[in-house]
Amino acid sequence: MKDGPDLSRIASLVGDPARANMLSALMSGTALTASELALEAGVSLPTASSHLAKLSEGGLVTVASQGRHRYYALAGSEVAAMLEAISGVAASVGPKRVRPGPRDGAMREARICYDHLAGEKGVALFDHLTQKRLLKASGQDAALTAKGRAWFSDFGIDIAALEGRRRPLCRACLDWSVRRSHLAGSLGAAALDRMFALNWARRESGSRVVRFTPKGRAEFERLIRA
Amino acid sequence: MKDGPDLSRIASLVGDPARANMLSALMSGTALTASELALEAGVSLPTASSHLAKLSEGGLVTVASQGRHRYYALAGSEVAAMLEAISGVAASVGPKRVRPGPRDGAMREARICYDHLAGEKGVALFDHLTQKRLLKASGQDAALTAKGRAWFSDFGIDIAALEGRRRPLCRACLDWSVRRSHLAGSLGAAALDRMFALNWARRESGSRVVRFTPKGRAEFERLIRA
DNA sequence: TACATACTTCGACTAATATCAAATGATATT
DNA sequence: AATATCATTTGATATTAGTCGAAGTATGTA
Repeated sequence: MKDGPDLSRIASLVGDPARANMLSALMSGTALTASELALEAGVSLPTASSHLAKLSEGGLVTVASQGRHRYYALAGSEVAAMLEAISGVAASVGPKRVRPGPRDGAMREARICYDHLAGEKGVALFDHLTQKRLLKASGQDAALTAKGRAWFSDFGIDIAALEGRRRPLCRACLDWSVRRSHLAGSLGAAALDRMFALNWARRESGSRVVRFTPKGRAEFERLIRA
Repeated sequence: MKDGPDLSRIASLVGDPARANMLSALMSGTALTASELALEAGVSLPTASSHLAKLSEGGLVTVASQGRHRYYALAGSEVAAMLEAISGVAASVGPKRVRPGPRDGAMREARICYDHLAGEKGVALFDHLTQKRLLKASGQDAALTAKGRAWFSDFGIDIAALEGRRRPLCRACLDWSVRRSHLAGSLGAAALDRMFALNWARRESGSRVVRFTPKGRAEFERLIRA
C-alpha cells in the first residue's frame, strides 16, 4: 500500500540491540560521547561508531563536536515519545518480567524521561495539576491555567523566561511503566531542575533513576497534597 | 544498562519492510487474510506466512481461524498507537516528501486509524469536543462530561452499551499527519460507525482513506460548529 | 614536534534472516 | 470420495548487516 511515511526505516534503526541500548541510555536526556555509548551498548568503539553514524543519518540522534569529544543526544522529544511508545508495547506484550529487581522498582518510582520527571512521581504530579485545574491537558497538548502559572511561580519557576523559547511550555508524555501521562516540555524540564536545586532528589549516576531524599519525598508529598 | 522492556525485539519486528507494510495495512482496522497481506506487502505467500508467524509470536497481531481463512488483525490499540508514533518520527525526520499526491491529501483529510477517524476531520472533532467541554482529556486518557454524554446520545450513540466492555470508552490518539490528537477508544469507533451509517462518508476500498460525501461534509461541519 | 586521546574508516569475517519453490496440512465444495 | 483453495512447513539460497582488528584522521597536551 505504501501509505504514509516509511515505518520500517525508522523501526529498523531501533531494531538492533546495540542501537536500542544506546537510545535507551540517551533517554536520560544527557548527551553522551561515543565511548560512553559503546560501553553502554556493550560493543567495541568501531561498532558503536558505525551505529551512531546510522542513527545520525537516520535523524534519530544529533551530534555536537566539542574538542576531541563528540556528544550524541536524542534528536528531539518526538523521538523520546516514540521510544516510550515502543517500550509500552514491549512491556505489555512483554517478556514476562522475570523478577522486577530493585533497580526496576526505583525506575518505576522516579526516573528521567529525556529531561523531565517520569514514573509514579511524575504521574502523581501530573494528576495533581490536572485535578486541581492548574493544567488543562488535551491529548498530547497541555496548557497552564492562570492558577497554574501562580502555582509554578510559587514553586520558584520563572515561566516567562521559558515561554520565550521555541520549545513548547507544556507537553503530556505517556509513561510506559505506569501507562499514564506525566509533564514534559520546557516546564517539565524546569520542574525537575528545580527539584534537583532544592535537593529533593538527585540522579543516580550512570542510570535514569532519580532518587529522592527523605526530606524531598516529604516535601514532594506536601506539594501535591496542598 | 538493560533497563525497561526490550525495545529492539519489538522494533525489529516493525523494522522489516514487508512486515511494516502488513502492519500499515492492518491499521485500517479490518482483519485481513494471509493472502491479502502477502499481496499488500508484495511478497510470496510462504514469505508472508513466515512474517505473520513472527508478528503473532511477538504479540503484535492476533489471528483468528475462520474456515480455511486465517484472519490477522492488530493485537490492540496500543500497537496502533505505537505505529502512529513511529510514523510521526518518520514523517518529521522525513523522507523529504517528494510530492504529496492526491492520495496523500485524502489520507490527511480523513482516514481510518485502527477503527476510528483520524486526519484533519478527526482532529477537528476532537478539538470541538474538548473546547466545548464535552470531553476532558488528560494525556492519553480522556473522559466524557455529562454534557458530552448528552451530545453523543443526540448523535445517536448508545453510550451505556459501550461502557459494558473491557475496552476504554475514550482515548486520545496522536495523529502523525497533523501532530495533534483525535478521539479513539470504543466511542471513537462508534462515532465513525455512526457516520458511515448516516451515509456521511464511506471507505475507499483497499486503502485507509475515508471519503466524505458532499452532504456528509456539510453535516459534519454543522456538527462541530454547533 | 612528538605523543596521547577520541573517534572514524577500511577490510574481512560471521551470523542472521528474508526469500521462494516444492511439499504438506487443513478446510470447503462438488 | 475427489478436487480445489488457503495456508503453513521445509529446505536451500542469497543478501544483508553486525562485528572487530588495524589503520587513518583530528584534536588536545607536553
